[in-house]
Amino acid sequence: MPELPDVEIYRRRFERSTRGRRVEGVEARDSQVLVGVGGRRLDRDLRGVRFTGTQRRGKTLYGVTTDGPHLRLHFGMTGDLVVLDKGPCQGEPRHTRVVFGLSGGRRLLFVDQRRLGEVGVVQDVDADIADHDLGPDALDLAPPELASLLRKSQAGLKAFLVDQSQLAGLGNIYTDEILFQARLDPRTAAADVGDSGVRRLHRQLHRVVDRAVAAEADPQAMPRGWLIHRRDDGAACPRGNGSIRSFSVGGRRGYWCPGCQAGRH
DNA sequence: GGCAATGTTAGCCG
DNA sequence: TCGGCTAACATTGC
Repeated sequence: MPELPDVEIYRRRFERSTRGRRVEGVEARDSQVLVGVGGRRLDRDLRGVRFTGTQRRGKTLYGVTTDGPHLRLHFGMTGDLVVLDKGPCQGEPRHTRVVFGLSGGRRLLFVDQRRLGEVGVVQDVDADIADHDLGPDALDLAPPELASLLRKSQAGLKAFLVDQSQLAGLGNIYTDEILFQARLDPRTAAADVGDSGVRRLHRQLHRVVDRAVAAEADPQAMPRGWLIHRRDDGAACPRGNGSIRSFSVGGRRGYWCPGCQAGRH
């Protein structure tokens, strides 16, 4: 779930659900996901505050307060943000790790099956972004900046796109989709992507992310022609251009269509 | 039981 | 120094 589109959905959900409400208390059910704070301090730091907005950099979400500390959320592999209003049938889902109690009986839940997510508090959002060495948000990159980052890199294209210090937000699944839509070979060197390749990459990055957000990051609601429905070795290419193959990058499995993408840059 | 799964990061090697 | 690879983190489901 949590790549840039998912986190953007969470960001909007966070903003909508906290607007006009105060934090009445924070309950850490599982201190494993807490980073740099204990449960007591998390509660003490946030009790009584109103969030004035949100900020997202790549896959990291911040709940911003007037004078800090600000809430920092990272969703790992299985993190989710759930809003529960008071009323019947409002039981907490399994794997609820942290509960933010809001005024009016609303609860905001950090749910994370695998517990690789992180909940913490930071004094300064920009300093935190620097600490984590996050590059510009993937959606904030104009084509010339993208071109310049690509040219400076010595990495392969797929490795470049998932590197959060180059551009923040893309992960395994959406980089595969963007490369497929842009008809770029994931094996080419980032620096070898030509002008037309950069333009296609930029356009498809935005198109894929925008449509994924519009689909509420639910793959079922994404276009039929997308690779996301064919992440299987030997699956048929959605364009009828042969079969999908997998490859390995940085310990994960990537998928591509040699018929559409091989040799293209 | 084995394996893989949307992320991050430390350690190793070339 | 950089990039690529592996393992580890923790949990679940096929």
